[in-house]
Amino acid sequence: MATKTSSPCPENKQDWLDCLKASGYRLTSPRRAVVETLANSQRALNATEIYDLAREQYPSLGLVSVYRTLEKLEQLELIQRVHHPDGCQAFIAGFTGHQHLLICQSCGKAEFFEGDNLEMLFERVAQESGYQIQEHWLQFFGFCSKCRTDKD
Amino acid sequence: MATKTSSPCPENKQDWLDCLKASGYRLTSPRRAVVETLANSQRALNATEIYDLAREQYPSLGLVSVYRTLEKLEQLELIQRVHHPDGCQAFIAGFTGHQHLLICQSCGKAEFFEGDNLEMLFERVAQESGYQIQEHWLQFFGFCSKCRTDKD
DNA sequence: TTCGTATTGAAACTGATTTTCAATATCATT
DNA sequence: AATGATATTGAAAATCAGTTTCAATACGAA
Repeated sequence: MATKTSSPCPENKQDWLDCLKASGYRLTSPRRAVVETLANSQRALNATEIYDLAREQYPSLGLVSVYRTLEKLEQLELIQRVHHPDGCQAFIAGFTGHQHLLICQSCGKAEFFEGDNLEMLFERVAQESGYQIQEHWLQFFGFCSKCRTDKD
Repeated sequence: MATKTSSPCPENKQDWLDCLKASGYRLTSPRRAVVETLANSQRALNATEIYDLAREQYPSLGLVSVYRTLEKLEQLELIQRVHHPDGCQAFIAGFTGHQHLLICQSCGKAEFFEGDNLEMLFERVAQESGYQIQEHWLQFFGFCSKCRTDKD
């Protein structure tokens, strides 16, 4: 029942490209630009944000290619959609295994944590509701250490 | 630490109208139609679904009024938005107090449960991440007893 | 019943995402 | 390294959800 937190890994950039290649997709400049941008981000980004950031390095990138690349990365489970009260269009580098998100309400910085222990709750809710529970979402919102300091 | 599950209450229809009235809004046929439709639903509905259902009884209802009524009901916390892998535009009757959703992956039927006990997890994650945790989302997905039976 | 005004539905508009399509770039094969 | 089949591209058009505008209407206090 270890609780561990960790940030999205910038170094998985090459893994993503390998994975795209292995899945039969060609490695192109637009795809590299999107992968680069998302893999380097500490926080979830939506299509337009990725477009704007990536164009700083690769100005001819089209927004359509951002959408198309996101679609493929999501299918390959290299990225995942982040749900948020203000919207659910943003994506962040995915994690293998059973992980939950912890999101800063001020700067958006995201970390993953594991080690929930909800089996007893599953059982009780299943018993009382008659539902067969298959999946769960758990997400924490708060203020990261940097934003807490900045507030003072 | 009681775990209790319960369905959205159809009988709060009148409460919603009273609440709208008390907040200075007029009681109109379009609003009644939207309230009626949502209060009677066991599952979360989006604007278009509400529009289609409500028009069976009140054909002159406009989609714009559905959006406007949803906005007010959400502000008054009579309904809440339901996040789902397939989309986050649906609303369901809200519950007072600290409640979490349990959603059927087959028919969409939703129930609320309470009684999570995540304080220890909060503390551990806060300690290890440095975040000050403010809020959490917990949602279960599964198959309701009816859909489990129907599968056989 | 009257009347001020909140609310309505239709139409126009916005912003996000998808589709279409001709031009281009990738990469397996030579 | 050059070739060529075809996957991928960006731009423009199309679609879709949601919002704004506005003149007509309906609510409800007086």
